Amino acid sequence: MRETGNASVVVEASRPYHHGNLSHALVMAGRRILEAQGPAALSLRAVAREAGVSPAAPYHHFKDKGELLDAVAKEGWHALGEMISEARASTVCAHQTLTEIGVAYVMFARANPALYRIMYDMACERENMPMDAKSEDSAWTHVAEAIVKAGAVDPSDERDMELAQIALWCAAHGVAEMAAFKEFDGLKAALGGEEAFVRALLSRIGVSGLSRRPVGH
Amino acid sequence: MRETGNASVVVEASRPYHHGNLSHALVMAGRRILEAQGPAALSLRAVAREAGVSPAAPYHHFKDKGELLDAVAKEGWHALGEMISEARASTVCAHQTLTEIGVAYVMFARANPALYRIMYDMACERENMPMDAKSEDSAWTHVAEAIVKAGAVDPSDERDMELAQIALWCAAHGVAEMAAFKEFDGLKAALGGEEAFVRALLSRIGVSGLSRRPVGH
DNA sequence: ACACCAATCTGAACGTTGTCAAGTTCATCT
DNA sequence: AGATGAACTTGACAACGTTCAGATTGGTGT
Repeated sequence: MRETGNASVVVEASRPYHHGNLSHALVMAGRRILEAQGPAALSLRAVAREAGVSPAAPYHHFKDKGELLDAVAKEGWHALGEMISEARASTVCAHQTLTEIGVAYVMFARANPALYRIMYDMACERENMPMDAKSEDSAWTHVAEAIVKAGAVDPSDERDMELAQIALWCAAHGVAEMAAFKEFDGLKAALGGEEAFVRALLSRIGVSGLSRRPVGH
Repeated sequence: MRETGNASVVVEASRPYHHGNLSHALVMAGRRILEAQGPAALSLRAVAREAGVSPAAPYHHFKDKGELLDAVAKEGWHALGEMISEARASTVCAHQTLTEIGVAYVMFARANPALYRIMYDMACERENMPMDAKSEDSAWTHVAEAIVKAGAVDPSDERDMELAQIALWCAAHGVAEMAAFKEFDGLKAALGGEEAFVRALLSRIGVSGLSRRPVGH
């Protein structure tokens, strides 16, 4: 029956035969396929194949393909959250904090374009914000703090507060998709590389501009 | 000549029996499906079905599904271009021009979310800019003019010029996707409707902010 | 030790999709 | 008229998402 022999390298503790924790393996397989072969290749069957199970196996862990993608996306938001945490750690003022968070956000999207699309789609379907907005330590919360510290909004005006957060997300998303999908080779080279290009764009819109704008309508 | 009688209702000049000009009919069918049933329903076969032809018929007009989608997207950019022209017509200063173009861009995306995604994807695959950038009367050209008039860049600095244009596109795209796909019902209601929400976001980032920023790096 | 159960995985199937090769129908040119 | 070639249809193929009836397993109670 099951092919005990092979296993080119004993990768993962010899799989527990009912195959360990598939759901996690499937998410990882999905991310691998996304990076290696692009979004068009991300079929349920391909993920199952990559994980070494039958095409029907995933259905014991996810309701349908969409739910698997959501899991992949969630994993992506988690990874992005960590990148942002790192970037934020070394900043000294609110203005810099916003900039570095923005750069980290965009560079992540640039490094994982297909994954970022899935992540954004998931964030749109969900009611609340991405990056575990509820958590005390989430990137979303840190952005809110930095906005207040930068003096960009009146923290007691809840509506204005939310609007500012959304505006920043818009700016980051716009630059992220542009950097991720559109080739501006000439400009990028002229500006001295990918990150310089991203910084130039971000400096022109929201991320830094917001902290200089008046509070009123 | 063609005139072969029938035609339950004489809809479209009595189709020439080999079915008139399919390519155009297919593009329209595609747009109809997109609006009515969303992007998931937009299959080659569904488009052919909607146009009343066999699943293989489109291949005589488009190399593959992607090329059909590109045609739909192109049609979309054309339609958006006209909306922008209208919006621009009634503006009196450069600052207002940029704002109204931005609002038109975003409202179009909000009204046709699935179509807008296809349009953006096409613009990313293409080397040049959307909206017939080359044309003398394209929206892209008008944005460039308005940027210069607003004094946001030194028009002789070609690189800075391009960067400013791209930055504006980033801002518009970011707000467009947010308005198109994400539900912010509470905020929208509080601000007095869809368009007010969009204007509030745009006023916070690029579109108006750019004209007040210094030229230097 | 044994029997059982629920969770997990397989195999085969159904309907749908994108695509292609081969045929069919029609308008036009000579 | 007859032929040519474009526009369309038919029928097929592999791959996809999904379902379902079994097979297989690990854990639990006795």
